[in-house]
Amino acid sequence: MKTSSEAHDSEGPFRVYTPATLGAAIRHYREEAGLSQAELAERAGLNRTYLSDLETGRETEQVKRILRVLKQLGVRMTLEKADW
Amino acid sequence: MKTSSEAHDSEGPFRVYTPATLGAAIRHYREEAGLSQAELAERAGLNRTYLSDLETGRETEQVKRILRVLKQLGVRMTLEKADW
DNA sequence: TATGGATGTCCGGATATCCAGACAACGACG
DNA sequence: CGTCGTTGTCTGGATATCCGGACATCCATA
Repeated sequence: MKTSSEAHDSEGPFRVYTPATLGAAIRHYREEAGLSQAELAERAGLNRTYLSDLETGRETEQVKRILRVLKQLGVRMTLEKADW
Repeated sequence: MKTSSEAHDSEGPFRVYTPATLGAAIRHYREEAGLSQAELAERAGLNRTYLSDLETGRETEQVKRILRVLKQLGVRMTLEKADW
């Protein structure tokens, strides 16, 4: 399968509807990058507990508010690898 | 210019790097939808003051944290019309 | 078995956020 | 000019959030 390049399963762009889908996408890309929560938290300058909550979708009101606005406007949020 | 379809200036997808770019995108789509801040706030179930702050990029830590995570992972966030 | 890395989850408190309500400035339009 | 609609901004105060630190669990693997 895919004779060309490497083993880039890439898993396509992620559509974000909810805190849970946001978390899932972040987790996917973190694992793809081979980082632990602790490492990523360190690099992004935040707490590992927060990151864990974020990935499991426990993230809350803030994000929901913004997603609600986007939904009302019929706008979709997409996350994808910025493959430079 | 653009002989083809209508007056769909559409303005392409928005890349979100910062609270300010997020706000600009939201404002763009709100105006495109012909809604006032008050109307959109009402529909999304939130305060107009908050929406104003959001659009002017005064939105803060929460969003910045998440954008920091995405940056570390080399992931980009895009907003675009879900043209159904 | 035991040791270590990774993750989920609980607690408590400092801190940031969001809301309501109000006001000023601006433009359009009668 | 006067009025209305829209938006930016301020002030409190109630509330949600994030953090550090700790503990249990699960999975490798020595």
